[in-house]
Amino acid sequence: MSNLKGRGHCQSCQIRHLSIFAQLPMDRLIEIQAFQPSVVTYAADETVYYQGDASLNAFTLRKGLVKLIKTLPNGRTQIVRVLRTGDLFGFDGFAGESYNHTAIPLSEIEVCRLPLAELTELKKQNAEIENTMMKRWIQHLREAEDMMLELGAKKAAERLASFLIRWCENNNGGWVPLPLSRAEVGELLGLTIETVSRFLSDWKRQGFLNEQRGSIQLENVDGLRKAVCANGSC
Amino acid sequence: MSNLKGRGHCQSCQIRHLSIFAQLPMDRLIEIQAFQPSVVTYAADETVYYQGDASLNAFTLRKGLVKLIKTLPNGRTQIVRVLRTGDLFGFDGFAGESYNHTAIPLSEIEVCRLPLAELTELKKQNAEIENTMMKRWIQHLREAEDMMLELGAKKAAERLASFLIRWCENNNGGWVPLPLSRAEVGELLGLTIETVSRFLSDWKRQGFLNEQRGSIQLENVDGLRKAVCANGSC
DNA sequence: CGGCTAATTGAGACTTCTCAACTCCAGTGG
DNA sequence: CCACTGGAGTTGAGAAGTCTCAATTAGCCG
Repeated sequence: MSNLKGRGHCQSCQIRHLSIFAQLPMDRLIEIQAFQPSVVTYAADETVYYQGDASLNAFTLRKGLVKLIKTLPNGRTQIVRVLRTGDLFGFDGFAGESYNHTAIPLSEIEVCRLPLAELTELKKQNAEIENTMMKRWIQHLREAEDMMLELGAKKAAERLASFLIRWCENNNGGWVPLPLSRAEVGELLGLTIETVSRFLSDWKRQGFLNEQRGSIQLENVDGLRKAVCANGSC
Repeated sequence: MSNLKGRGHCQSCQIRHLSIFAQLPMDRLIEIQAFQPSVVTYAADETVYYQGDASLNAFTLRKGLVKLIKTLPNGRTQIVRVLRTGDLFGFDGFAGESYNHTAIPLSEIEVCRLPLAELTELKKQNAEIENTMMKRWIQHLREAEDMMLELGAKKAAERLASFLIRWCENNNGGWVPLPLSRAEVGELLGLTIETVSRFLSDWKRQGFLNEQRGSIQLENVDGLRKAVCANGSC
């Protein structure tokens, strides 16, 4: 089961600069000392919440990665987002809605559990929080639009290549952890395990990338791009 | 060219109940009288703004329909959203970003042009506006997630059927305007013109739906669902 | 080492796209 | 009023892409 690690203290929080409280000046931070959200850990594959659950808490991811998924009655699954440290999720309750997706850790994670009722108050009293959240929603929306373009307008190889390139950007040619199974990459890109595997194998054979134990290295991004996205498709 | 129709007066606005000012009490509305956004008309296919343009204005759609599209360098296009009366769009500037998509009318439209600088002020001073906008962003995000599931996890027929069913819901078996060409339906669902046309023709022949001059009638939703979504896939 | 799961690979089926021809319809101009 | 025209939609045939099923291999943990 999930495990309550204790109460969080925003003032001393290591990842506050990544959180929705990043812009909050120190004096406000001291004032809201009373707000001590729970820090909770979840094991890999231990669901944080299910689609349809009442959205009473939002979460900030402190450690690890989380996938947000939606599932069709017939079992087909789509990953709608992969969360990283500092990301806020589970805020559907702000719109009076229940969770629209299921949140599942990709590894052991640590989150900060923020009761929406309290967060609403804080947000009301601190324009910086409100503002930071707004910017994030807009960014998420933009990313979602980008993803629709990926899913709707690109072929398998293009989707996979541009996903890898995005995943590895800012790591010029180095090794990057990719803690997603073939199945999960497929669920993210709307492809089957086999299709993902085939292209990755091809590209490894062609020397575009290397892989070992959950890490990946893009050795020749330009080559990959030229081979896959001939017409500027990714 | 687009045509400035005059200044809008929120107090007397016919569609205010659908806008982000819907929750604003009348006395606040009187106070913000100075805010008189421009009402502008655009002809069909006359672009409101382009992806990449600086986002200085947001818009509220007053009349007509708008499509938001993203285009790949090779010309393939994805419609990321179809807007209806009352919808707010073009707010990327709130996050310090330029427009992430191109906004094109599907027919002659009328919009209310809201300078972001002024809207920011109003929002700051009126929690109701802030709140309404927040709810809408969250709703948009939810719809975007739903769309990712459509695009990533469903087959052509399933996407098309569930699109039609959604488009026609709340119009039990009646005629519903569908001002989208086959190409546009395709761009929305990630399909080609021909694929869209084939399924629609099939379904017309099977008596699931009728069509004439830009309107559609779902005659047998259950039949359609049973034929297409056998395993609960839409 | 054995046993399990994930990943790979192949073959064939199925879906969707591409290209091309044709039809239908609305609008135009004679 | 009607023939013409151009665009949108339809339909067919074949190609390409992706999936499905099945067999095999690789990698990890006990």
